Amino acid sequence: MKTIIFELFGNTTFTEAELQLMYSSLQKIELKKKTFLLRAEREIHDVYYVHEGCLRSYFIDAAGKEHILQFAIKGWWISDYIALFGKEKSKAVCNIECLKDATLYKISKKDFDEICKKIPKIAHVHIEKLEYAFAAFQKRILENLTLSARERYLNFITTYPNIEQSVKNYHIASYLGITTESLSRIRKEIVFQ
Amino acid sequence: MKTIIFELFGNTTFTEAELQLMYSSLQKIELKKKTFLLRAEREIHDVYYVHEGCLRSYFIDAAGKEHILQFAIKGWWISDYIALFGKEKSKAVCNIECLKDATLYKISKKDFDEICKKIPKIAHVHIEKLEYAFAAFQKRILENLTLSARERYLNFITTYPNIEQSVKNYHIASYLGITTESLSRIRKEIVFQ
DNA sequence: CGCGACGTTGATTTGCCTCAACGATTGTGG
DNA sequence: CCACAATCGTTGAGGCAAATCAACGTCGCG
Repeated sequence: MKTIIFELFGNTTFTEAELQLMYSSLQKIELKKKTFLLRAEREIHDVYYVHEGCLRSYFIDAAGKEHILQFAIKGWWISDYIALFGKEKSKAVCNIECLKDATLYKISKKDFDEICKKIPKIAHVHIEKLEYAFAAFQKRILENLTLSARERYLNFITTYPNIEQSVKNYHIASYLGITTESLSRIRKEIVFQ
Repeated sequence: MKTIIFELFGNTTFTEAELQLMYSSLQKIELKKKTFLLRAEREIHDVYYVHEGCLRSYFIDAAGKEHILQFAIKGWWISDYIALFGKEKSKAVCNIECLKDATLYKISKKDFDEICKKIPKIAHVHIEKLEYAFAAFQKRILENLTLSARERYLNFITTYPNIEQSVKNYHIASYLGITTESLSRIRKEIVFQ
């Protein structure tokens, strides 16, 4: 029990009661490749911690094209944050699919909020993580504005080598906002320097 | 004193000591149009609340082009969040310029963290705001991936009518990641439906 | 009034997309 | 374990949205 709590919430000292509170809010989930954790239009109340495996969250636009918002591998949290953290929405706008057999821990946002209120330490860890994500998002927006497709690809494979190995090229293309054909040509160029 | 605290941190009940702690961390700043609050490469430790006026934060890329990350009008907070919230950086990567004479309240991140630790209510308000920003960022990333320049412009002027009035067209173009010429053509098209 | 800042328009270029076809690789059932 | 199909990645031709480059009108301010 302690090991998984430490993995999710950081390795600090908690009281027995605190450990119990956190542990009782968690639910372990085993997920097979190609199955869905979430589909657009469904109700969404939970966030998921990835203990093992790989998932993607993506949006399907009006033209039916998929756009990957986020990958998640060991140590990451995933959900439809647009629906969960946005105001006045409880219906998911994204889909979440398993790309590699996964072990997850699910916790409802409601329970998580409770935990933040009852255990200040967790609230401060959460703030730290949100602030770091805040910076990362601004960086990603900036990169999308300033960099060419080629530069964004190089950036991606150096920043997320662990993800690159576990996903298909067309997923990377979708994350970068380009077509598989363009990515293929970019990769060809890079090989020849 | 109370009115400004309520404006910044929400209208809830605080003890005298809490009010005093918050108030003593704030510093009022008056800023003239075209002056800079921050320049890239400088040390950055603070966040700024906009009580009045309008500012922009922007990044200058390798080619010397400016890219606006954020506007801020009354009620918004602004800083170089990439440097302030990112890991291991204390030098700013962005510039912040005043676009309309402004009244700001400055608080150091260090003091803000202190306040979060000492006043749980503030920590939870902060979490709420960060989570909302999280959702908004994912939305912006998605929009940049899925929408055409024209759609993004229409989106911008309907979502931020207050900002649209107070900034130049070339600033909007820079925020949207397009050239002033393209924006001009888009605007012309829209007038003729 | 005159200058600089801002916005517009035109001609041309370009990076990436679309559509189509075809190899390469992976997976699966017999 | 092979055969075949599906999935994935590559290549080519042509098109388009937006960028670039250049010139010019207009507005506001010192």
